[in-house]
Amino acid sequence: MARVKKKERQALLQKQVKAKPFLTDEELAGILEVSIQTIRLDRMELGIPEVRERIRKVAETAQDKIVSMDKGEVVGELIDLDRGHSGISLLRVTEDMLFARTRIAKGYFMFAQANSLALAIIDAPMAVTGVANIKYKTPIHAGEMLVAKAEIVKQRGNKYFVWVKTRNDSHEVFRAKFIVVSMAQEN
Amino acid sequence: MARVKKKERQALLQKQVKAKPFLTDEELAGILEVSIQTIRLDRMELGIPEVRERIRKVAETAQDKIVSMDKGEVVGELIDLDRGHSGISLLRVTEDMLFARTRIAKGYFMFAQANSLALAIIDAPMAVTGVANIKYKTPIHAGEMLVAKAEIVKQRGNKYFVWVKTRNDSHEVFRAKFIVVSMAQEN
DNA sequence: ATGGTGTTAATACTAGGTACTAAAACCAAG
DNA sequence: CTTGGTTTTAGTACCTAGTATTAACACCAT
Repeated sequence: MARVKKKERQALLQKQVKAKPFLTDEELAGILEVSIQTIRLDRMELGIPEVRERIRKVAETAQDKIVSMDKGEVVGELIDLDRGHSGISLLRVTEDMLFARTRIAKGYFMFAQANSLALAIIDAPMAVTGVANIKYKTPIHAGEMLVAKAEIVKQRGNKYFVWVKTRNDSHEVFRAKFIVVSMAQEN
Repeated sequence: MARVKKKERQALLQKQVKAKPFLTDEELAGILEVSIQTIRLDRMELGIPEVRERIRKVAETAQDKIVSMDKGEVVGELIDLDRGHSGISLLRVTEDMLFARTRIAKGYFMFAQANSLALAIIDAPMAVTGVANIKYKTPIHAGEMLVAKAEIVKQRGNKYFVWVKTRNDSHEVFRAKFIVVSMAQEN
């Protein structure tokens, strides 16, 4: 990497740091062919925090996704979650969810959205679906935005009865009842 | 947090670190009411790396894998198909089908396998799932080979009643009844 | 040659450790 | 009660990847 003017170097620095937040000042100094001190002045001017802060930030946002487990593991986007009671998730229907021939969405995407939402609202570390009753009311097409609302309607022991209703912008298109079993013990 | 015996303390330490990888030795020492040195000895015995390593690891594994269900038309491999009557499909359970935390397969993969098989055996150009009744009997783990057998048990007008039974090598693990609607002119 | 900007160097200090040695504290059996 | 072993704490030197600050040098233009 050839040596360049200050402005250009700072732009490169920002790009590097964004792409690889794990680089230390020393490594960056090597890459940009300037001294460590120059890197530090640049970081100060640009308001870039030190390596350990950068790593920390990446880890924290990563943890958010895992801790609420649910985020990474849910099909659809969780937009509201009242753990133990209810939740709402969004799923935009894209081309790759369709049957090529009929251009109708494959039913298991709606199932997956509803099922993962049902599991997410259960306030228990381990839960599996025991039983599901599904009703598809309308075929779904590409571009539709599916809003699934889930609600725990009953709890008996470790069995949760969850109802999920999914709408597009005009109708209810799908409905599901799940019995979710929480398994208290770790294996 | 009251002071406890070594073994117990080490167990607590492991739990703490797992739950909150960001805690420093000093903070852990405060929580467990022992000295920093004790925490360090414990970490050494248990092979727990220092805070910065732990944070780094969390950040690195943040490489998110997005849940993408198969793009093919059928989830699983169709190995036998008697159109209008029955069919069999295989699905090998892989790592990416599991919940990270519990290492149990996400239920909608079994659903997807069964549902797509049910649609495949209908001898009609366009068919959609109307209703599904699902029962999960056993949690599924990585490496298992799921064999789904589907059979049309009844037909009334444009409605097909399909039963699917899924086994691993030892038990029936899943069972589904679908009502599939073929749409010649409807909708 | 004199400034001004840009760059590098050097020093003191910090957090959160590792690696090691040594001294206490505790508990259990002879 | 004393002796020995485990457990816990203390202390030191050293490490990385910095912050904060001061000083010196390099270069380019007026």
